[in-house]
Amino acid sequence: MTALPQLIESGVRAGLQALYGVAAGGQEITLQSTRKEFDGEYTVVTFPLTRLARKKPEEIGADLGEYLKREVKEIKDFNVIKGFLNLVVEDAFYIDFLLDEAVAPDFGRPAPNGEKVVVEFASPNTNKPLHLGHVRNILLGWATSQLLKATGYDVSTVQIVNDRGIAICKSMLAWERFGEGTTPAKAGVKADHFVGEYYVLFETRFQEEYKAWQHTTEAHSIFRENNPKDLEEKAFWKGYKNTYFNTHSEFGQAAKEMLLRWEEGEEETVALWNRMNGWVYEGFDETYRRIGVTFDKVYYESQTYLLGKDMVEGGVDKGVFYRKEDGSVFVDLSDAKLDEKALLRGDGTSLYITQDLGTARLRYDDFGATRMIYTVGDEQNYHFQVLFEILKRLEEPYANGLFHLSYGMVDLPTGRMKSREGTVVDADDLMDEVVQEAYQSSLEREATSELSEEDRREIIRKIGMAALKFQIIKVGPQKRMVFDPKESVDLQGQTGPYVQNAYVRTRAVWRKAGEPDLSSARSYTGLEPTERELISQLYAYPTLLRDAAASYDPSLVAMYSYELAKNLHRFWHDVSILSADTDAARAFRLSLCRAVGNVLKSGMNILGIEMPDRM
RNA sequence: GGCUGCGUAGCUCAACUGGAUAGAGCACUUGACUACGAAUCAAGAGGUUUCAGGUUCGAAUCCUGACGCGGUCACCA
Repeated sequence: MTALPQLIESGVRAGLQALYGVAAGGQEITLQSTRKEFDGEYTVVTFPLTRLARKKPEEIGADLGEYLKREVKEIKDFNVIKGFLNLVVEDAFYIDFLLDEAVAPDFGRPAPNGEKVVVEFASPNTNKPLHLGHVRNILLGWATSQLLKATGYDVSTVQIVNDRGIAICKSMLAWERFGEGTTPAKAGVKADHFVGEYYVLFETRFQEEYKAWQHTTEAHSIFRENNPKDLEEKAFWKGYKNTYFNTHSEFGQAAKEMLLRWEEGEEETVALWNRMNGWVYEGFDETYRRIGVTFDKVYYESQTYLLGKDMVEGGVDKGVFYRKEDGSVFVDLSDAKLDEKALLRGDGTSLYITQDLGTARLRYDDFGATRMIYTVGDEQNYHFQVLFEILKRLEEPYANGLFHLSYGMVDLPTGRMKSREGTVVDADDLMDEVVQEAYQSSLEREATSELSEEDRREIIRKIGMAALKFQIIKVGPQKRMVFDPKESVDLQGQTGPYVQNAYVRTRAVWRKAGEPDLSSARSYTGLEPTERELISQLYAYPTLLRDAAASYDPSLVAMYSYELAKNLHRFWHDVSILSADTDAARAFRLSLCRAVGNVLKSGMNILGIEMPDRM
């Protein structure tokens, strides 16, 4: 079956030829879906055709409308408003489509295309628990991976954990000094939070040390002699913090020494490092489980940070990079407006970007993926432009399939999250809150009261998580967004539970219907407006998935699911299903409920949102 | 300052990539449950799309400039 848009487009082209004897290029024919306030499903804009046909837009619309109605059997009727030709699809076409295609459980999912994709997301540091920013990253990355999977790709999910560096040493040091051998289990604290507490403790003690030091005579003279901008004392010390950490601080000294011992592989330090990171992973795994995401492979920077050097050397040999006198290696990207960038230090050690070069190739070797998606915040836009440009110049086989899935920061109503001000919203707390909110809300309802406590809890969990996930994922990735955790998450209106509720309705009517005879569905005539709307939306689902995948934008799936749910609710309100006037209407509407339910479940599943059968 | 992204209803977000009278939700006002589930539906009010020019049949969208808010400009990660 040829798709409607193509059918109409070729019809328009044939019509222009037959009516005016002109040939249209691809540019002149613009087809869009008809706006709600007009009759029809598809609209041809006739303004661009005036130049070809040398007639008024209205006349072209009328001519083409007549032609299409006569020549294209899928077109039932038309109307012309100014330069817009609205086309109405034949009922029988839609009914056949519903019964032959849309009701299938796998509707909208193309066959596997064999192309391999790696999607990276989450990628946390190991010194602190996951927060709201990670939640957006994880939801976005996961949804994108599922979206690609749904459109036929062979997808693997990965994360790269930053398990090394000075940050984790701070937690280690604080635990060693103040922990008195306690463990997450003994303290009764979730393991990643436990480690995070020691990171905070380090910062607190360090600040105390810093404050005290500021009153020494040494500090006074530094303030006098190193303050060319004549800053206030407070501002000066704020800017001096890093220097203090590196030159005067006993805590800073100890942490740096610990990092050094770790790099040398000193046994005791490595053991402590393993132990604390192990706690963090234990906690992270629990959080990932709750969010509902899995990884096919986890990379650790401690194992990858030396990668990429050979690629740099290869690039030097190729003449893509150049070595300076001191031994450092640079790449000149100024012709791509990206300036010069260092790839190796003078002492031959690697940099952040060097490592990323290496891990890109490592992933290619591991998965054979020709596409790689990096879910990383937009503050790293420049970094990824540089990285991708370099990989292209190295002529890596996957270089044209790289995409930085860049997303904006999550702000609070009060502004951005600041760990110093304690406004960071913790991921686990957030999930607790939304589920609690859903629980409160369910107490006011009867629908699940006959279920067991366990089943109710499970439903409530799904509702709360749906609210949270939908709220975040419905916003386009690029956009910086505001999230208000105090109002927790809405359960009404444009929300996850709203979509779930539509699905629940389609299930409820089927539960009540038993095992109905659907054979008369095809003889149904006279589609109601809400029914047309639903079917034309179902018809657009495969295209929607393809477009969303092509632009790596799961928010399109969220918006689509919401619109579909909205029309289901309206349909539900406007027509009777089980007590319809005719058997045909009843059978048809049950089929429609089934198809809509399937698509809602399919779409929300892509977003990582589970659908309860009742709520 | 250079580069770069953004600016749409009181608030949170859309607008099929240049198309019709800029749409939803929240909040506010009003109506609909003895009917397949009211976590729902229907209606009202809310806009000079930051501003000023330009391009054309047609601009929130493209171009120029101004204003405002981010991000980024390490031999850090």
